[in-house]
Amino acid sequence: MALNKIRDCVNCLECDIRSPLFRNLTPEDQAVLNQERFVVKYQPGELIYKQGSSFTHVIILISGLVKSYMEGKNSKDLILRISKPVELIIGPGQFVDGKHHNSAMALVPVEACYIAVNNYKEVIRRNPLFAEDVIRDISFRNLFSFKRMITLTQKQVPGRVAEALLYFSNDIYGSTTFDLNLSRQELADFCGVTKESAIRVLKDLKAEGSIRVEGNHFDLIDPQMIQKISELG
Amino acid sequence: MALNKIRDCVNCLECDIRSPLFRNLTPEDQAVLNQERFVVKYQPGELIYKQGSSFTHVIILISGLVKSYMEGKNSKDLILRISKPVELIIGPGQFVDGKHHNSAMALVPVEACYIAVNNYKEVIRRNPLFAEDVIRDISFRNLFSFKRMITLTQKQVPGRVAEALLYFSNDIYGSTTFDLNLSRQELADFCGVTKESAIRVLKDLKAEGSIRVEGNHFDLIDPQMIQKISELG
DNA sequence: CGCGAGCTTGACGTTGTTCAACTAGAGTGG
DNA sequence: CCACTCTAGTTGAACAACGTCAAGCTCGCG
Repeated sequence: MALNKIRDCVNCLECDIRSPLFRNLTPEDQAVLNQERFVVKYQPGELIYKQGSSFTHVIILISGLVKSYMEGKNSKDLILRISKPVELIIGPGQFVDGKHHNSAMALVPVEACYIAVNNYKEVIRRNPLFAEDVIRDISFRNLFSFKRMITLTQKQVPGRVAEALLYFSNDIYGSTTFDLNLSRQELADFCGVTKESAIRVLKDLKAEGSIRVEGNHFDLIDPQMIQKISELG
Repeated sequence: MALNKIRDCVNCLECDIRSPLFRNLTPEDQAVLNQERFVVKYQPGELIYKQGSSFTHVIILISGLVKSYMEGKNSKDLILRISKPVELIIGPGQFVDGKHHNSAMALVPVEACYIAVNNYKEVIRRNPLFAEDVIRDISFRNLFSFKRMITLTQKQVPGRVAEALLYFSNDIYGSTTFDLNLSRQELADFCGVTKESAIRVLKDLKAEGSIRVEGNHFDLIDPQMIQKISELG
């Protein structure tokens, strides 16, 4: 485990990489969050927290990429979300039963900021505007999940893979060319299919000239075609 | 449209069917919610709100059953949740973009209490404990969605139908015998399969003696067997 | 140079959807 | 009161989509 705490990080008051989630915090609120706050670094493949463990800290991704996933039947994973900075990388367990209901793993070198749940909760109580922002943030994730449910239940494999590629291109890497930090298995876990099926779709997209793939380097040559495949399902 | 407003309903202060969500409200909070509050009755099959429409009221189910669903590709629906009293029957749109991202329909005669979103938001700002309860409530739904995502992506049809039957038995009707207020199509929409597939599973369960079905009357004779099928996927 | 993990491909079997036909029951109009 | 129609439910047959299994490949690393 990579528990390299960095306590000499800038404190919240001076923090310039703050999430919009924290826009409405007063200096006093920030001081509360800053108590016991610390930063941890993770290497690729390292587990940040594990499904079933207790929910002790609210974790904010400062740099790197993280996959949030649930472990399902026969230890098949479903990747719920890929997170990039600056974003909360916690699930819904905090106010439910104080446990994590998913796991989180670093995909690349990661820095994460840890805030004690009690301090977080205290600020929610102190600052109604922040509470509202928290609700908004949770609602966004919820909506994202709903959309994914439709995709995963109603699109077939080519549509799901195409959608995933667009997601990485548009939302994660912000470019039509990118080095995917996921293995083929993880790409498949994101789409809810087997890795063989995912690979076959990539092969087909390659054959028809919509994408170029070499190892983990992707180049979406014809995004509109991919969009079309994604929409047709 | 069944807009039978019942303004002579008891006001919030005297309301005895209150959701635990509202346990921390002060009399002042209740007075705020009670402004412009009204109750609407719906008949089975009537639409309560529609995906894409604007989010003007927070709606609380007082009596009856409601299905919340999303309209997907080729107008195939996915039923996200069946709600029973007393429960909020709104989706995540309120704080995101002020629109509904799902639809809600009465399955049986329904009474629903309408609270203006602005009043609701005001109480969230006034009362941090309520804000926390709202976050908890949303988190619960979110967790429910996550679990369903696993089911819908990793279980095959018999497992999904079995799980649905257990859900109706345990969570909705509270009995191993019940009259299902869903059509076969709706049962299928809940499981994310075609109605033909759902029917075939019911047929098999019937043949092996796990359930008895006559029209919409269900009798789970061997719940443990159904549980087993649900778990095996 | 050889080993191993992740990737790729093909062949095959299963699952579930699609399509079409048929049935039963409720509602409608003559 | 009886056709007629329309909808929901049911069943069977054919087909397509995916997953499974097994074999071979590639590439990085010891």
